[in-house]
Amino acid sequence: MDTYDENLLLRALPSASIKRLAEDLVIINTPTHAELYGPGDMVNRIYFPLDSVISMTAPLGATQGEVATVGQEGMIGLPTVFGTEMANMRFFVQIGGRSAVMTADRFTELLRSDDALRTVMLRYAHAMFTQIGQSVVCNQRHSLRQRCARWLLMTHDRVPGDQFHLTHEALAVMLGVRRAGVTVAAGNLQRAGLIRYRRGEITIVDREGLEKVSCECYRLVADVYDRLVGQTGYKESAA
Amino acid sequence: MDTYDENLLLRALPSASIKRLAEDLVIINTPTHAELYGPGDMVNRIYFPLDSVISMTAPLGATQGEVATVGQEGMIGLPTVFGTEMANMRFFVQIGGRSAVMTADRFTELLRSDDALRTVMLRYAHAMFTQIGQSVVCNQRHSLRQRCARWLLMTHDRVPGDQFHLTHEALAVMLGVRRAGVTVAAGNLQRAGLIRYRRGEITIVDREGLEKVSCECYRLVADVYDRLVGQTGYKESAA
DNA sequence: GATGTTCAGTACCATAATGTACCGGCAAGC
DNA sequence: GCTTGCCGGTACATTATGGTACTGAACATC
Repeated sequence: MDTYDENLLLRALPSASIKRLAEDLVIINTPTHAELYGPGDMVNRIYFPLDSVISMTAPLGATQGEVATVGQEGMIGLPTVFGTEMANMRFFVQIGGRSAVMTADRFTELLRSDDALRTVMLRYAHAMFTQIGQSVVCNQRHSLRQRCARWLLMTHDRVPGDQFHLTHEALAVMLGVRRAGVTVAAGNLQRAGLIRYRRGEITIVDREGLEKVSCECYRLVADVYDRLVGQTGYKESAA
Repeated sequence: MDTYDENLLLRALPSASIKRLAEDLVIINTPTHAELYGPGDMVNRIYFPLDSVISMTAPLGATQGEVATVGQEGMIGLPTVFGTEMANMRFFVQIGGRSAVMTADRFTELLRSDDALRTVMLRYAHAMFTQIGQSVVCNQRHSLRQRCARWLLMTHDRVPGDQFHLTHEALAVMLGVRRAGVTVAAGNLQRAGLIRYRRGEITIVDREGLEKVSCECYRLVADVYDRLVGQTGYKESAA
């Protein structure tokens, strides 16, 4: 069962629940750029990222704008938790990796019968809610430099190790700014010795320093996740 | 029972559910600027606005930034729906009016026993989710003029009549910009014959024109509410 | 080893919004 | 009727970011 422990939501479940889920969960590889579903699509699968990072974007004319990132701390498939079938947003793989997957139909059945599962998922919904809410004001008032630092921190939290693949171009799309703008902001962080960039590979060098130049939104949201997902009360007597 | 029909969520409930709720609901006056709860506060009451408008804001240093507005199409108390007790955001009355209120404890009991109530509330959560997600990208990419128009349209949808009380100052706080900026944007809309302003009293003159200068976000979110809240399938044989 | 592509770095001007300040009109209270 | 405070209108210099475009380095392919 330990395989699923990488995902914080699954880890928060009591062993009886995770045992039931495990019968239907399959671990698959979710490759970079794969689309899970888009607006209007039926949410037919539930994904629990293990070491992959998923971006959720909202339509914006012909383009997209990032609303939130999801990784090992969460899941993709909230519409199913809400009892609806259709996605209003687009979900795609930002950084490839493994995810535990099951069908939405089966998940719906389990939600109905498993109180603990429902509780954990709804607490997660509240955390996600807070994350997105904070992003509304963050995008509006914080500088590119601050938001850039925040995004890198959030992604760092969701991948194993200190290095991951991400071009300036991709980061620009996520932050909703020009590629050239990211080059300036990231170059700034690099000269300050906080990160290192090399042809699409970014390395987090000084995490604490990064947190200092990031806006308060990072810590605020991280703390909410700790409270709502990390301490669900369902995790059994861990050290 | 018809008193509660002003609120779309309550209206969407089957008569058995609304009858049970009605035993605990009380209609109160929620005066402008009253705070319902703030971050860290316990969510002890559930509010269904009838003709009032509530603002939900996230902390931003010493100040606040608006995340969403809630009116007759929704409710205040999603943390309770999510099974959590503490609010992560601040909720206060933007435009005073009446609201139907009940205790969170009683609401929790009803949620447990009433499937239809739970269904409607979760569908609402999804709609709210979409609204906030759209605002994330809206705040980032759309001009002050567009967002100003969007905000006025959303508020117009939530109040009776074409006129409501709102100073430039308050609107500036909501949009997260300077008061002077709102004066320019609103003056612009006024000269275009779309609205009329007079010492804190705003009148919507040309709703359709306003929708034209607003960003797509307005219609997109309005349609999601129609789909998720307006057509819950629980509304009985209305015309 | 030659070639094409991807990616980061940089520069330029245009523009939306900021910070700050001042002014004048309307309204309420004494 | 006068004062005081609130509210909207306007101005001006400053800054962050957008739009666009060009460059050279690193890498992949053949």
